[in-house]
Amino acid sequence: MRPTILDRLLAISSLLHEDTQRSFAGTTLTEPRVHLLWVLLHSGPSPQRVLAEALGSTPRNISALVDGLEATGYVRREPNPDDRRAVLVTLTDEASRMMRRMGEDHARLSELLLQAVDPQDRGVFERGIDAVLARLNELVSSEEVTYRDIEGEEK
Amino acid sequence: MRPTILDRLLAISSLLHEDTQRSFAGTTLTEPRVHLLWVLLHSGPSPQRVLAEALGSTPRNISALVDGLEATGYVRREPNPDDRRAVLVTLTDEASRMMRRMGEDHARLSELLLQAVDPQDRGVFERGIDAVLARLNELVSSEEVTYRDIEGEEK
DNA sequence: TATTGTTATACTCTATAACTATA
DNA sequence: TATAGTTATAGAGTATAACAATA
Repeated sequence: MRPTILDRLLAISSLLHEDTQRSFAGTTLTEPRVHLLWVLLHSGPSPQRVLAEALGSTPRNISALVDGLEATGYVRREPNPDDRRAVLVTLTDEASRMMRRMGEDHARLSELLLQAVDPQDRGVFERGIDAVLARLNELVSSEEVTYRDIEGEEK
Repeated sequence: MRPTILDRLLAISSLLHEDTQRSFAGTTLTEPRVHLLWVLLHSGPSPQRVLAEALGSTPRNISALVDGLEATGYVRREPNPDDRRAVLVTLTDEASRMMRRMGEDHARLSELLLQAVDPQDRGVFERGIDAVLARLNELVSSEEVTYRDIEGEEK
């Protein structure tokens, strides 16, 4: 039986995940940490509360991620002149350079993937992706959830 | 600036992940556990070593997942008549039923997503997805890795 | 001697709750 | 009184290494 569209999208997710795992092997970097660095690259120095919202995570969790990134020299916690309770998490110069390189690699990978699609098909293909993404956004934004009635009848 | 193809594929990954997270909230289920149950549904009772290969994980990790699933009644460890070192991890009847329901929900979600694409575009869209998936498979199968030169010059 | 799955140990991500310092 | 970020505590996933039982 042919895999469904969803199966294929999940296979793509899984391969992308595997690729980043392999890229980070042997380093102290992880996906959540790099996600945080990515946000910092684009938003500039930010209080942890803002990062928590950006990552869809809790303030406590951001503390842990920033601890790890600070210990390995990717970020610094600087005082926030506007609010002495808060802190401004700031990329170090080396981390900035690294994230810009990763951004270039990311763009290159995107190009490689798009080039696999027949040039004549690319417009339609991108429209399709956009449509699926928009639909998925609707579904997730609604109260609905895909898997119901799990754990027997108790949910 | 418009998001690239890769950005959109990653957004889809992230939303799919969010959807399952929400589905499993309040239960003892997690993505790795359900992945294991899914493999069992399709492969039948299996030794842990086989599950480790199927999940791309370590035997030790499978022990932990099976422990959790056994404690919550989703699987049993049964003796393997062919090899007394090994064990046959087996779905309980309730878990079987649940996984079949999840399979139906999964198929329904796939349908919903495909329906978001213009009927005239679906053929080309699926071809495009297949092409991207195939390319990504090549890239991940090769020794290449997307993000190079991370952690300064040390990698 | 090799393999299956375990115990031992460790690290990361994540969450909730209680607390401190500041607003 | 409310907010920012911490300490305290806990659970889940993952990994390596050493070990027991079996092949």
